[in-house]
Amino acid sequence: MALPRFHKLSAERRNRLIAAAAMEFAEKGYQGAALNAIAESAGIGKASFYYYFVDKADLCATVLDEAWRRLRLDGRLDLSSLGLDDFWSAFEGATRENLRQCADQPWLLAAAKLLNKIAAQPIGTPVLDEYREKRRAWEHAFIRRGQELGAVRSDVPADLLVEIALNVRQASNLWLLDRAEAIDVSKANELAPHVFDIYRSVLSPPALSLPEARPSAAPLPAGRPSRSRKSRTA
Amino acid sequence: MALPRFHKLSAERRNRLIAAAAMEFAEKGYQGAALNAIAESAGIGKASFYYYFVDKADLCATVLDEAWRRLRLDGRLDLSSLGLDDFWSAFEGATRENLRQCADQPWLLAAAKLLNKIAAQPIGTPVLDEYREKRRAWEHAFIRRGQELGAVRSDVPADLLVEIALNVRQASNLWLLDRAEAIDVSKANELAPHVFDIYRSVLSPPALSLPEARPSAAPLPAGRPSRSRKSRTA
Amino acid sequence: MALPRFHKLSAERRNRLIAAAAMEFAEKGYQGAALNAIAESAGIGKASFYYYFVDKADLCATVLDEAWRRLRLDGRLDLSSLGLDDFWSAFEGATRENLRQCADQPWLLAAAKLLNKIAAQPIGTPVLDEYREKRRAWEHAFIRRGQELGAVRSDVPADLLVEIALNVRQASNLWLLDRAEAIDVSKANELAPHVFDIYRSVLSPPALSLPEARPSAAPLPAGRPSRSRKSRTA
Amino acid sequence: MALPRFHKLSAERRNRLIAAAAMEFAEKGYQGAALNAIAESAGIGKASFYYYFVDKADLCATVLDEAWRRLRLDGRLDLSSLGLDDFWSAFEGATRENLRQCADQPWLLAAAKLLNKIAAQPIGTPVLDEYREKRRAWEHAFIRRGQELGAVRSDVPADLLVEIALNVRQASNLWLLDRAEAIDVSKANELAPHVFDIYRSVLSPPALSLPEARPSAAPLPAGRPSRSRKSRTA
DNA sequence: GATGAATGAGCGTTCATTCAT
DNA sequence: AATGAATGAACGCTCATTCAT
Repeated sequence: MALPRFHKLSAERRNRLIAAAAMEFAEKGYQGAALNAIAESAGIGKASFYYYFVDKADLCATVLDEAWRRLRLDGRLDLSSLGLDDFWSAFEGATRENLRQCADQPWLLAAAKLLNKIAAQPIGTPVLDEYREKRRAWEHAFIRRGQELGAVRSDVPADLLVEIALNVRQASNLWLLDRAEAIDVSKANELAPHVFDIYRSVLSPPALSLPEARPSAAPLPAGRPSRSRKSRTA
Repeated sequence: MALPRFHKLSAERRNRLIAAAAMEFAEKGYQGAALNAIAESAGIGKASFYYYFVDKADLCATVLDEAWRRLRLDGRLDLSSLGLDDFWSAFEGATRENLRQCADQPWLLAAAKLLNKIAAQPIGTPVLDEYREKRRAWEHAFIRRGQELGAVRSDVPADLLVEIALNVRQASNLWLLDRAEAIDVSKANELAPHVFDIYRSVLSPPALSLPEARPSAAPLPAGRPSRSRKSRTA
Repeated sequence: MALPRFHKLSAERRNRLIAAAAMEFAEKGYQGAALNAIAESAGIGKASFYYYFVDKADLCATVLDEAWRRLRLDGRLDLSSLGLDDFWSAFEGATRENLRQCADQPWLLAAAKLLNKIAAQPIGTPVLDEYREKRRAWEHAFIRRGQELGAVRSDVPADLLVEIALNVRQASNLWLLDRAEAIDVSKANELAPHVFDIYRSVLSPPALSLPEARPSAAPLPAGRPSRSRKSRTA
Repeated sequence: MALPRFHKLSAERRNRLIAAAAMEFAEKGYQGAALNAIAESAGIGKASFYYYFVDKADLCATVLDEAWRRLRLDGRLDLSSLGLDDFWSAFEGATRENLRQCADQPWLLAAAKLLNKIAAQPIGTPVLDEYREKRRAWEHAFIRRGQELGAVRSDVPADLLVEIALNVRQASNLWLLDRAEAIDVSKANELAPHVFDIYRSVLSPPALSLPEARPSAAPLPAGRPSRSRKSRTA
């Protein structure tokens, strides 16, 4: 949200502020983050927050909004125009683009982390839970579309896939980004396709429809042996 | 850790305390949890914490320790005796057992959540980060063993798989447990194999070894067609 | 209200606290009073308020409650048993008693001021406005009773009389008490009857019923003529 | 006081400012009033206060000054030319005139309230306490004159009468004005004489000079016996 | 052995005030 | 001439921690 004044700030100052906030919120969580710390690391007075934002939640929401706009999943990927053939590659393309951005702008990485953190669990503050819903809604739409196309498994509720997908993306993206600093970039690029493959593995349909899911006692039939065969021939 | 005094407590009192702490920490996070609230819901005086524990972190560590011992993955699963045939089924068995326990003891569910939450991100308090390491080390060992047996993909660093595995387990277990209350148990049992299958999908080797990972420009070869065949025959 | 803990405090400490609060609230008003200042002058830590009271309003309400109980108008004066003959003298007796108390306990004077200040204008905090209502209700009942007995004028709404009565009492009592310190006590005692007379004058029925109150243009027809005449001749 | 710049302002702007300030100060008290709120409702920038006024106190003083000049008691009523016959009617005339003005200009009503509020109790800021003195000095002069003419009781110190008079005026005027909105004007006009009568009652000499004020123990000797007797027989 | 009492440090928030323009 | 921008100081309040008993 942010008061109109905020948008009149010099880019430099505005960015320092958003960056500091994104970092602190991502690291400590919404409740744990201290305006004091943000103010200090942004080089502004603590009271100035209230010149630019309504309150702590509004500051956080502004960071989330910035993240949402920069990563703008909905802009990058037109779900309705996707086919089975390009479903995964389109996804990969969009993700790559975002990873690239995050690699350049540490604050955006933090903001993206924050967005996922917020999506993981409600805060209780309406303006923040709104972003939670937004994030989850997007993932949900993506998965529904995948299911329509047959690119995503339908044997479990979409809900569950959303939950898992959010977590896997978060985990793999963070891992990739954290390593991108440590190892050289070409190595990271080499790994990227494998990472995407993992994400796809989670969501892709199982080879065989699993047996009629007999009550819990019986162990699962040994590990996916026939799975891929069938799914291939199908 | 907990001061020696704590272990001389009556089982009932000790359990009430651990349970209350587990719940609060899991729900609000380490920083967000209020000793006040724990004391109240445990029915003890707030100052008593400092009779039994060194400080807040020590209380939290004690909860983690309890979770660790109850879920004792290392006890339940002897990695070194596992073969390719029973790798996944043993895993499923161990997980089922833990899910069962969590379903019966809400505090244990909370403690397990807490353990994963802590594993996800360092707190900065040495005694807590210790448990983070412990949890990750176990997952790491499990994955290494799977890779040795060929049950787990080796095309990406184990590190990454650890990261992802932790998240997927957390997400899927929570989802299952949360639903187990809402939907009837038989439905949950029916879904369980599918959920395990997802976890296995993440870790299982890809059908074809992905190409030698040429730099990022090239799109990934279309979605996992032959994947499972290979992994089966292997 | 005050948490139960407060009543277990040593009398000395409890009194210091109430006294400090009464003084600050009376002097600066509810909003203007600073817990900081009260804490300092009571010689306790600022945070201790929240060990004894729910919040600032609760502290203030506790002061009001103490004042209400000490001055306990309702206890001192049984309105229903009053007759025309003893209406004013009973009132005077009760007031004298309260003045005596206030003269001995400066904090009670402050608390009484506070009670009247609160009665003068709503604060918006339910727990405080309750005392406002209580105070006004008492004055209202007193005046209604006086009207029933013919001791109080009925030519204007009781509402107005309540408003005025509250102010006159406040003003005259404060004046008396403030002077009681400066001038010697015997002088104050000498003045007291005159002061009561004023209060009675305000409320007593006019000598002659005022004319049928012709619309505003006409100047008042020398209301209560016999009165001033007398005073002139005297 | 106000810096010279203030008087060069357009009347419209100046009035809006004074009105907004009067309203806020009267409603919330000096300390409770927020410059922010005044600026907003006056439609000026907050910093502009410091262009026109020295500080918050100076703004408030300027409002008081305006009230003083508009209600200009000293202008309206030439005390020295008053006789016993026209003392009260002149007072009533002046008051009526002021009530009329206040009824038309809500800000003036607010400013008048503020003036009385300030008079009731020192603020600690010299420039404001000055107006307190001014207001009290006027009331004092009015009462002294009344006493000289025999229109005002002399059995108690003028000080006390000042105190009471200020409060009664405030209470009755506010009551009248507040009702003037709610009830129809003709009703308010009908009540006005009665209200004036009350004010006069407070100040008028008692019917009989009270006995030589024997020390406090003895109950008052049914002061002003002829009065209540009358009212009883009537 | 266990805790009621008490608090210092730090939180989010407000507000009168300054200053560059 | 007038104000948008910015803030230090102080607010009410919370909480992990200490200590006497």
